[in-house]
Amino acid sequence: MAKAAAKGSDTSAEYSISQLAKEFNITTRSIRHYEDVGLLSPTRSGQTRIYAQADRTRLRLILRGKRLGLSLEDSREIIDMYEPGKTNVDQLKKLIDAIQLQRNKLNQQLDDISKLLKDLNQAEADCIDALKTNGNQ
Amino acid sequence: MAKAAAKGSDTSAEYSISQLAKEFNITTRSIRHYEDVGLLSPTRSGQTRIYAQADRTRLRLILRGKRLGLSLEDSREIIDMYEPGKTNVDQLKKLIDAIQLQRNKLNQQLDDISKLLKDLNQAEADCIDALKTNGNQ
DNA sequence: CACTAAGTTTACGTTGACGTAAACGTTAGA
DNA sequence: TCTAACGTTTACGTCAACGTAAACTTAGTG
Repeated sequence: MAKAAAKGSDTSAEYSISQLAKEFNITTRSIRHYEDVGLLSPTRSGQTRIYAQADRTRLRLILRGKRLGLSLEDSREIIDMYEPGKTNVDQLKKLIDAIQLQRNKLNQQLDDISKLLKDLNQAEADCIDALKTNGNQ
Repeated sequence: MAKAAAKGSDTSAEYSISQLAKEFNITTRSIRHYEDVGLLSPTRSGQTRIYAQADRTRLRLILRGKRLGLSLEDSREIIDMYEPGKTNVDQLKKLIDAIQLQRNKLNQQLDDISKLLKDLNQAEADCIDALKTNGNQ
């Protein structure tokens, strides 16, 4: 009854490492690795790691980054953009530049994807065509 | 005058390895590596590699794939989709399935990118806000 | 002809992102 | 009580995608 982990959309929910692993379909090893490289820093209950909503969110962002082909280091930089503890004006300006850089990369990716999709459509059309021809023989 | 490499959009143009390296801003080592793993197979003049337009195109596709986070193996599969020497009906159907799979992945990426762009916009707005606040102090 | 620039092969080294095993502690239930 | 399920650390292994160095062969030039 004195269960720490709440259910639903409680912002104070807590998660074990294997819960997160199951939810995101990755290994616990990966999660610990993300911690090793500074992407996660869960609290502890004794030795045991305890993950909060914020950690879960960061994990989602990490995996999104992976799908986009980002390195963990890249993801770390981007995620850091979300919580700029940067009081310094210079740092803020640098951050804005970095954001613009990322935007450029993403736009390049959008372009790449649209071209690839076009190519795939063409390839598929060729296939279907070949199927028809073959089918009639 | 008896130059083999033509200029302009001649489809019979030829390229040296270092020409391609410069053009795509990669190392010759990478180009040779792509050959090692079966992504390129230039003709030879003696020992020296000679690249044709087709090789150049494949290289462009490889690099596009890299920008999208694909492995060289993934790229090889996709590039192979473009020239289906597959007379077999079964293979054609498999190919269409593979194309659909790729399309799904790309759509996932599109979704990821749009979310990331949104996040970046928000982050930038926060930055600009912080700048204003800081600037007035 | 010596020298430089570009090409070649062979092969070991490196980096990122984990996999995999070993050896161990804690807790809930039959 | 014991064992099964989860957690932990430490540490070596692996795979992809090259980097880097060595040792060598042409091809053109002052």
